[in-house]
Amino acid sequence: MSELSKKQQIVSASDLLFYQRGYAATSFADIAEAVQISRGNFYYHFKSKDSILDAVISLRLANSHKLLRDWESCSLSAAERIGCFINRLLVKQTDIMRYGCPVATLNTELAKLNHPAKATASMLSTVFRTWLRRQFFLLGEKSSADLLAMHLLSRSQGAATIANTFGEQKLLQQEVQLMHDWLRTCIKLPAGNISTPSLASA
Amino acid sequence: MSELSKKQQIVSASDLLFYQRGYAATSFADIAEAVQISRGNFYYHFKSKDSILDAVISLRLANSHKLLRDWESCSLSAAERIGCFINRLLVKQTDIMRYGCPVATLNTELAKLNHPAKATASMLSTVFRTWLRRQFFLLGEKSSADLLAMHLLSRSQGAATIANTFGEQKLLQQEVQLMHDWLRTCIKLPAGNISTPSLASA
DNA sequence: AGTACGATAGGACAAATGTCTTATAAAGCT
DNA sequence: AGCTTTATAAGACATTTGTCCTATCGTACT
Repeated sequence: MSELSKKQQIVSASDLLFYQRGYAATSFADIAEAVQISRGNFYYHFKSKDSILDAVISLRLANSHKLLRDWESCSLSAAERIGCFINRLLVKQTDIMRYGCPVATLNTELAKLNHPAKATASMLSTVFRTWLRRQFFLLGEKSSADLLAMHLLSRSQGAATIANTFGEQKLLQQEVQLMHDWLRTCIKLPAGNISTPSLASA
Repeated sequence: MSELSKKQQIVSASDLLFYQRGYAATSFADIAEAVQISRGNFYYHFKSKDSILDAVISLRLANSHKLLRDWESCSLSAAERIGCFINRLLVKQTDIMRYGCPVATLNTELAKLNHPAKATASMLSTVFRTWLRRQFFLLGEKSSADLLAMHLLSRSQGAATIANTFGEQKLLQQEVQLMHDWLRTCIKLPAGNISTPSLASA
């Protein structure tokens, strides 16, 4: 009945703990307790703490790809798909207010630590950047697709940050609304109901 | 000729190290090396590491207040003062790209650590929020001053985050430009040269 | 010169951390 | 059953951490 192998359990528990407490602040003892495993026994599955981080980043990359693929297979317009991206802030609002944006906080922590995995971790942001860029491209914004993508990425990370700092849900919701408004005006569609589709999780 | 007392030296060295490496990742040994002091001797000046953090936050609060006061004593219009706030991202761009936004990164780290000083640290953001709110209020945006202030704060922190993640100066500069554009349109001034004033540091 | 006090060095200390080794248990195969 | 491989436990190890204690240095004041 154990759906996940112990190795996978370690990775997903670490994924959560790295998000909640940060990478450096999460010790082997913490993970050991979460997975119910002996502390010294990690080295059967992983050769170092860094290699666990690598596995966690790989998992997050896979999850992100899956998320974006799902949004593309839902027969939505490109504008609606971008709306899904924006709404993700609401879907995850509880976690975001407690722990911030998972992508951004890992990146900044690894940047400060000068950690070798920083480059791989930044791929997580690149995935969203590339995906958003393609959506804007499909909307006809050929020349400024990357700028628009980065602008939206920037605003979503900023919204997550201030919500985390001030602990006010309303701030996050306001910023989400402003992003929807911005999207509507910037792609010259007068009044589509972009904000409605799919608050679906995953 | 020692302009600063040893205690002040400890605080300002910690200020820098906490920014560059993060609070938890900075050890007494690191600070000791920077200030050329014996490690065990901190407790003559501070009773714990947390109390150093408190002193650092106080210092940052004082510096922020001074910065904002300077901008107000420069006989600039409220719009120009907001422009100074936006331009701060450019003044500090080298550090921001390496270590992120000092205010945001400390807040998110303390949030993850569930650190008692989190509340005090968030005051740093509140200072800017309040100041920006007043500027927008002076511009006649009586009812939406706080919303505009938070929006700008959000965007500036988002810009810092993506610049730090991707390490691309151009991203930061683009976002700064967009913020100036937004400011110009949102306060209904047709074409003032808001972006010029005072790239002055401090 | 002698005393008092502020400042600093040096090291002790327990706890925690990442790492590694060895022994044992469990499971699969012949 | 016996053997082999996989998985787990338990603990040793050196290092680092924050904290605390004690001795010493230097300066100021009498």
